[in-house]
Amino acid sequence: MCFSPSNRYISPEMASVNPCAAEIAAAVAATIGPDVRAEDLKVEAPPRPELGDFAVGMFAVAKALRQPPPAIAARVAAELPRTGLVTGAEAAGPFVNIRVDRVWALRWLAAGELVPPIGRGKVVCIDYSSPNISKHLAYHHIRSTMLGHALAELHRALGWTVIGINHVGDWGTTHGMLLGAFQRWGGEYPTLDITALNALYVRYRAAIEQDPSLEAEARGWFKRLELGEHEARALWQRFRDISMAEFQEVYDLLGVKFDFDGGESFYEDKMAEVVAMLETKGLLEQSEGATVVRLPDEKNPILIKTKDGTSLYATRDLASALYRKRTWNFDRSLYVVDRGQSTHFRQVFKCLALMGFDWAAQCQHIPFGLVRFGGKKTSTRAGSTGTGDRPFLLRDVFDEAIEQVLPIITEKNPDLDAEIAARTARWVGIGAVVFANVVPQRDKDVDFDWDRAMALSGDSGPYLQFTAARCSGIARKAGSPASQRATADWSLLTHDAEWAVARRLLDFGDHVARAAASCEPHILAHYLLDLAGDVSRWFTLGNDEPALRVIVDDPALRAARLALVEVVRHALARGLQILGLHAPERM
RNA sequence: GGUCCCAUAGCUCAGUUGGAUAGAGCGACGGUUUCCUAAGCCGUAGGUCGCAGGUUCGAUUCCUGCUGGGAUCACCA
Repeated sequence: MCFSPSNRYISPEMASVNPCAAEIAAAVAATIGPDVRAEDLKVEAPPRPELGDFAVGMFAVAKALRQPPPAIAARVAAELPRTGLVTGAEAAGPFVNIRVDRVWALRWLAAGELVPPIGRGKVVCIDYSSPNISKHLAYHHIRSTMLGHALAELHRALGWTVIGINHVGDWGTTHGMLLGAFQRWGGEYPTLDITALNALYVRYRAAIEQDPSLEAEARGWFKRLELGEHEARALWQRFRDISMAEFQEVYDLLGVKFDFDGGESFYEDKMAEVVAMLETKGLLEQSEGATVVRLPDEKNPILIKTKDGTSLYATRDLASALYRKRTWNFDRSLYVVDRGQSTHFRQVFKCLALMGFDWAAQCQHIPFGLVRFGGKKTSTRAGSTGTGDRPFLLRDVFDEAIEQVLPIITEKNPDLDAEIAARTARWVGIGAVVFANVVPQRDKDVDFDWDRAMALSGDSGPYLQFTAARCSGIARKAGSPASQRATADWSLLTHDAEWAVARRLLDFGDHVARAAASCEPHILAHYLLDLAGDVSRWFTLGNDEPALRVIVDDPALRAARLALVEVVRHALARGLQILGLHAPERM
């Protein structure tokens, strides 16, 4: 048995992509006998490191062999060959705790990629951010934007081909209202920016309350838009351009990029075909003037056309799903949209299935909880948060966070170039806000709180960035620009704190794979916090014992430790990048 | 009322197909800077895992019911 950093044990279905875990599973399975496959074994970490490096429970095996788990564990511990990766095994009740050759593990870390390319050859479409035009990016847009971005990067890291889609809300009766509003009051807004557009929209909605006939007028405008009337189209295009330019500035701040930004309007000439397909399949029905499709186990039908004959949200999502399948032939198509639209997506996917598209099963709504305001602590500095007339903008939160961070950066790094200090403040401030939004489970509502959203200490983005910066600082101080990874003598890393870091690093790919599979970026976020904790504990040892510092006199030992620092720095930076944060060199 | 989501330390949250003594952060208290970044590290205190049943060798995890909170229920998106 020869351990090598290849991906020969890796398959998409495997629970673990940790190469050591895979090796151990194979060895344990071979020891138990022919009835057990390596894939059936769950290799995990023991609750405490003193117990061992890896643990395998014998529960599932016990059922198959009809023997009590502790008996099997005892036999495996005794018979498991101490060769290759495995250096020791001990039974602890139903568990077998295994120790591994640290040098082999470290060698793999230095040579291998942290994330195995288990998604190579597969395509995933991810629909995220997707704001409505003529409105600012409000604070709550951060969730779809950054969760979607993280999911895109997670899949990309695993080798998937990712199509990031910004499905902008640029179509529908709403935009008819905007045209109607501009027609009436446009002259009152000399600089037509996004604030003006939003004001026009709000004003029109208010006017509808007084005069319900305006609603019909808005429908009329949208009808003209759909018919391609020149004046309506030109105005609409202008509104769209203004909005997209505004969005782009915020996306640039966040480092978010899309592969396709055709919004709902992109599908206007693609809906007729979908409606025709529904017609051909005999799925269409008239109901209360509207055209609908009845769905199994659904209280309400899905609306295809209004009584005016105009298209609806669902019509466009059917057309876009079909377009995405035809254009990119995805293996997975994700919609990162808030939980309030669960019913809508369930209906759209059911409708696709009803149309006979088996790939409807590849479409998945990735819901997330709402951002709430009005928690008790949001009062003073929050200003108009949530309750006021003024929208609570994403930019406002970023500005506040950056403003808070900048003096800390300049204080701690007095010799730092002003421009770099400003950039670092931007990275750290925005990083704090972004991290606060990806660290909780997707499904949970988050109650906005200034202190929590901008936390700089504890389980926070800046803590991770700080740890990465410490790695950079050590490498900088050591003054060896060339990589140490290839030549390091790993056997010199004998301290448990060093091993704790290495052991944690082995799990990196596992967590990326799990986070992508379950569409839960917080799995990676929490992993990175654990990693940063291990690293910080290791670095702190050097405070009392200079011999444990990375930079020591012995050149071989220093090189080995620097190599581990290099892998850590790489892992932290990669993880942060996936979550949408930058890793500064200094902070 | 129907459907769906949530409930774990004072607060905010983790807890990987059911498995070893349920873990972090914040807040509180106490240590730690002649030490590669103290945005750090260590310690103390803090839990009937909402309630009641069920499944099993074993349930915070799976099932049912209940309580409490949230989302949603056709011509907006």
